[in-house]
Amino acid sequence: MGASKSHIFSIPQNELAQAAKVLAHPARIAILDYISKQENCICTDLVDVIGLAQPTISQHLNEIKKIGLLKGTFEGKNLCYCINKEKWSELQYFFNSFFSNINQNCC
Amino acid sequence: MGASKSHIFSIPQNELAQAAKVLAHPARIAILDYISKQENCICTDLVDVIGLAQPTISQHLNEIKKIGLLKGTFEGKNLCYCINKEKWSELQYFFNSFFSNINQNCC
DNA sequence: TATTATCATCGTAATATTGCAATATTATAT
DNA sequence: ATATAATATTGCAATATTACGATGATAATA
Repeated sequence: MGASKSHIFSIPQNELAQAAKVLAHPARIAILDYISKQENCICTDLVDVIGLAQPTISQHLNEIKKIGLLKGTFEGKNLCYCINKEKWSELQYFFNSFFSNINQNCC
Repeated sequence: MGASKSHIFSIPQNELAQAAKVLAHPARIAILDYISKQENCICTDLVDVIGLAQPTISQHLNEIKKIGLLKGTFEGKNLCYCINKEKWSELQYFFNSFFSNINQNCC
């Protein structure tokens, strides 16, 4: 095997796992850290900031885009994008709900 | 290649990514969901609850243990463990801080 | 139109993850 | 001590991820 048996889990469980997967790489954390601290849109390349090759950055950006965490224009020269605040807040709430859901009294 | 270039990122970035990686699989979310909703320690096997083979569950539990998210006894017959609340809260705070750190006004 | 700059895609190699059968280990009960 | 039940470990196959060189596409500028 090797492929996740996602069909045996609930939709929220899969969604949270999917979101966590995007955060499960330091390069993507670094990218999000950087973008979220900017005052304006990113219109320069992240390659110098992060320190990975351009195709690698492009791949990571794609993972982040896929869950809707970025908005802006993505084609051609001079990208211009920033954090999608709605999705960002949604994820914040999602993770927070997961961690808040605890009901233990032992050990 | 294929290995993460973790050395080029900061310690907090690597730590958050590491934590996210544990949450980046629906089986582990399901396991944590289940354990965190129990009143007491888990002393039965999760195999029936989750629906994966016993070695697979054991592997996933190990990933969760490795970042200190479980406490209790882990050897031999009749495991007895539960969520490590301190670590749980630490992660909650860690993720929340990451998401709170946003400073954007565009797009 | 040709050049340049910037980002995307393709192809591929290295490594990691997922899942399970088989087997080993551990603890308890008989 | 032996049997039983529960979890861990090993080994392996399938798949996914990470990374980058080479190449392609796009848009602004000379």
